[in-house]
Amino acid sequence: MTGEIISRRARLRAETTAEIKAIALKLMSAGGPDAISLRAIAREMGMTAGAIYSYFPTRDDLVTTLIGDVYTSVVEAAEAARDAVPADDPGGRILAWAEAVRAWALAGPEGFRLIYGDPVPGYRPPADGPGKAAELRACTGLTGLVAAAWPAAEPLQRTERTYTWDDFDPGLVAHVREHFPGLPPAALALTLRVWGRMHGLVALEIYGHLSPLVHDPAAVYRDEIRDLIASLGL
Amino acid sequence: MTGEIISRRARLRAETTAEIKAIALKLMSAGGPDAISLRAIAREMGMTAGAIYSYFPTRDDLVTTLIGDVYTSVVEAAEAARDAVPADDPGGRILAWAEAVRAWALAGPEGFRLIYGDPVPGYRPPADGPGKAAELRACTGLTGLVAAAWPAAEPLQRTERTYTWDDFDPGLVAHVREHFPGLPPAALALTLRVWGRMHGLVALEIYGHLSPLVHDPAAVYRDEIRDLIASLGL
DNA sequence: TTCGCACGCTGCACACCGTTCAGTGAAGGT
DNA sequence: ACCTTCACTGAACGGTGTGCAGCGTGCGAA
Repeated sequence: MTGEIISRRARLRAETTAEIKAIALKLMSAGGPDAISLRAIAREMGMTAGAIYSYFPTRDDLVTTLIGDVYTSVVEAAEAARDAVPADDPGGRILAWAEAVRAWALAGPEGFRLIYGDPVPGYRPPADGPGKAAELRACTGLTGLVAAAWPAAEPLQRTERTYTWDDFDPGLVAHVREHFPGLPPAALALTLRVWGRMHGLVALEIYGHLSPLVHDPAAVYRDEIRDLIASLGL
Repeated sequence: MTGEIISRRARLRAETTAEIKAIALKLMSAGGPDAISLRAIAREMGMTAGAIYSYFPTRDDLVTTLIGDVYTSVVEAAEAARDAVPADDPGGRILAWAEAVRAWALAGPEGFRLIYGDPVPGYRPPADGPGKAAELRACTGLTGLVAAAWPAAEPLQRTERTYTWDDFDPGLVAHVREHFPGLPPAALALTLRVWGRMHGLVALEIYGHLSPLVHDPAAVYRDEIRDLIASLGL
């Protein structure tokens, strides 16, 4: 009698997979992304290192899975912070998103390094997979913020280059055109710029370049985001 | 007779040190920052790994030295690009600086990762040293760009927080007040924001987050820098 | 010129790491 | 009851950074 209930084997397998990921995250938060060693995980679980290869074909695949999980969690946190601000305050929603991402990054720099840095020596993110999906979701969230500001922001855009949908990733374009019909390609370019602007100071701070120079990076960041909001005409 | 000429020992030592650094840079450009292994360097030089400990107390010290060298070289490249634009075109000088940094980063992403990312598992940049010196020089260069724009930019700044010199690193403050007397602390905060703004999109691109989404990151970056210049009132 | 010593270097050791693979034993389905 | 599947072990291979005893050469001083 199979099919109805999940087989015992499959359930145990799922539990073990979850335990591996949980321990990997614990080790990462304790010692940084490079503390994710198969041997350390196995040691913690009372297994040998080779056993993990029944669950992940290689360490990089484990890392890829972790990136997907972590990325999804931060996007959900940002979305929640955004939704806590009324929709008729697009500037406030942008600020909420930005502050949520920075707060998350500072609370656990390892996660930020995992997603936006070199998580592990020699690791290269795969073109697709859970990480890419989460990134698309993040972009969609940012596009929503830009879309709300677009009526005010459009007249202020004086780009020398005219963008077309062909300039962007088809998957992203499909997402955007479905969720925000009527939004022009130029707004997508603006979205990427907004992303970069939110990212820059946080990246510098997480990697230790900002804190030695200024005592209150939060204030600088807030000023920057306020300037960003103003530059959108809000 | 010592003192006049450098002793033979010291000269050989300097040559070997230079060779270690040169090979480390070569390996890095070939296989990324994590290819900087003492064993690989020694192999390339026909030595054993332990020998390098006569020149650098640990691998992290070698990396620190490399960071200093690479950081200095990119700052000099940016300064040269800036100086190729007449001083009465502050916006052009900002654009030149930004484009030079981006071009350098794309030409050798390993250098960018070395300075602004996790160069090596577990590496943490020391509080002082050649890297910090180069970073101060970079900040001074950026401050010069902001200082030139300050007359136009100051009226556009509406920060809610008022900055004082105490908010910043004393060394940086000393540098700035010596080179740009009369510049207020708020301009220093603006400098850091400009830094972050130049950094964000490049960091995303180098770590592979931007290129899959847009075919012409250069155009997006240029638009962003032009918007930055406009936000300074130029 | 000769002697002594400093120092660059070797070779080995240790403790880690990711990855592979033959073998084992228990659980599953038939 | 049988047989297959599969998670797991334990050993191995090649890689890494890092210490340390010892050796020989060449420098500098007597």
